[in-house]
Amino acid sequence: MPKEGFVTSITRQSEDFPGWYNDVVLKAELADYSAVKGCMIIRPYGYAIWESMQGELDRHIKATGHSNMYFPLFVPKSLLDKEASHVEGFNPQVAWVTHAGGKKLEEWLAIRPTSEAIIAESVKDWIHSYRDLPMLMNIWNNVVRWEMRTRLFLRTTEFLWQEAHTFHATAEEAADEVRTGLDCYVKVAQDWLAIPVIQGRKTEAEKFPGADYTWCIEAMMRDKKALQAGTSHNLGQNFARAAGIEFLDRDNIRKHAYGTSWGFSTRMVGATIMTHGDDSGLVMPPNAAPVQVVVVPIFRKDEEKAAVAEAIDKFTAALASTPEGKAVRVKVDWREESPGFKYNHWELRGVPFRLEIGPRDVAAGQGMLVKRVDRSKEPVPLMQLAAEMPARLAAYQAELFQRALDFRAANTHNADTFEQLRDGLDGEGGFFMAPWCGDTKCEKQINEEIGATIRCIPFDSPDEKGKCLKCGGESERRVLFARAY
RNA sequence: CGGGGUGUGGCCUAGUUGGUAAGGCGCGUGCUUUGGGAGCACGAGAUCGUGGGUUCGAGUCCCGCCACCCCGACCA
Repeated sequence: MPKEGFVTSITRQSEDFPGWYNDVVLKAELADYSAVKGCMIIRPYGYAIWESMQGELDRHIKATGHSNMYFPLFVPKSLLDKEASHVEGFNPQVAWVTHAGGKKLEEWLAIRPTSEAIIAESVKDWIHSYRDLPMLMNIWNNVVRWEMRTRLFLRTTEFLWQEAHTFHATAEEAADEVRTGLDCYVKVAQDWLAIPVIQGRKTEAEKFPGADYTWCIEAMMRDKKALQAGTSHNLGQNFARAAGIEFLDRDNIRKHAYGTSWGFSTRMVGATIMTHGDDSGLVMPPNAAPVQVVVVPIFRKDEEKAAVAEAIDKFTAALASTPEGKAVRVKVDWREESPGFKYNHWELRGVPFRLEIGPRDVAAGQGMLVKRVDRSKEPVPLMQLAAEMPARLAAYQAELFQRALDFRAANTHNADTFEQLRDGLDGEGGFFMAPWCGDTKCEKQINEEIGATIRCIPFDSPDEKGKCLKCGGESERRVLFARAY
């Protein structure tokens, strides 16, 4: 029997979820703390996961007509100050450069907390005519938002993300664009990361500072808390007015352009961990898994090693003989460690399938296939497996999504009274669909009293007359309450 | 910003009434091993978070500071 190894040194989810999360991030070598408070180092395996979702999102962004470009890290104070609600919303979180070149700066420079302000200032010189619109831009960069309390991937002072910024001739086009952005996020979250999301609109209190309205996707983590997984904002003409972005329309009238912006960050690495992971570590969705199949050779003597190597070579060659098979990310672990060590090593990293091949398997022309998500073991003839691998990965991906969907469904409830909401959150937890009058005062009171926020007003929430949890006023439909990250 | 906690090789920890730092993991080398975190041997690795104070002598006692973690508050 194995002694207590470091698998058991991962805090159990049921004991302490944040502790579990931290253990997994650090021990799976996704990230580490750095010399800078609140800032993290993303290590190769964590960065590979980010690159996977980044690549997929980038494909969607380009497919919908957006071009990548780059804007400066610094935003002059005067520019940030132009849009009133924007500056008010972000000021507490902005880091400023006040000195440079050994001198005090005449004008402070903000380290961008987001780029609306500097982009608006820049594009006003590029937009003159309705023919210049729409202008569809996307930027992959880092931003800095000073945080009191940080958590690896979920909330760090500096983080990586994508921010799309678009300008349009009409309000309708801008509204369509908000949908386009959100659709990109829904696809990446659900189809790539197997994270089911609820789409909806943020309340006035929760919307982006400077936006007319904000749409979002919200996901449920395995501790039943909510995580905002992406936001898409309709900026209306707010920034265009502040920066003076005007164009001559086809009716020969000067108009302010309509703007949108939408963002998706490294927080989604954390979402992936907390949606699928278990007490042995990560459980990666195959699409986003840096390694999809790990082969663990087992042998004692040199002859056995040679025979096992030959079988593995045949398997990988057979796999690579079709385009779909060639695309499978296989890793053969020849390190001089014991098989048991490797099992745990790759389970911690969430590799979907492990293929054990030892002398007994070679004799039978098979391999022992182990599924990470449920640890089920199945002997499979190697040539058959090579042919089936792409389909098995696809099935695994679908299974993870369904599992997450079932989990969310099992933990989503209606609450009709304040007491039901409170007791539900304090008890089993989860998502609660509850009537709300639409008043920010009620929303804030509920937040102060029980720590729950309105995550969104879901698009698929049906019309249903009710009485607001807090004030008893008229409610048109239920909204999503939860405790959130 | 409030409350709590922790700082000792890379990691986890021990360190007695104050006496000159110990163990485990990991790391390196060698041999034996390999179907769920292998064993033995040898070896490298620490100005004990930091600054002061008390003392013949401080990891240990006193004061200040810093950092990090947890829980709140706040937060895209």
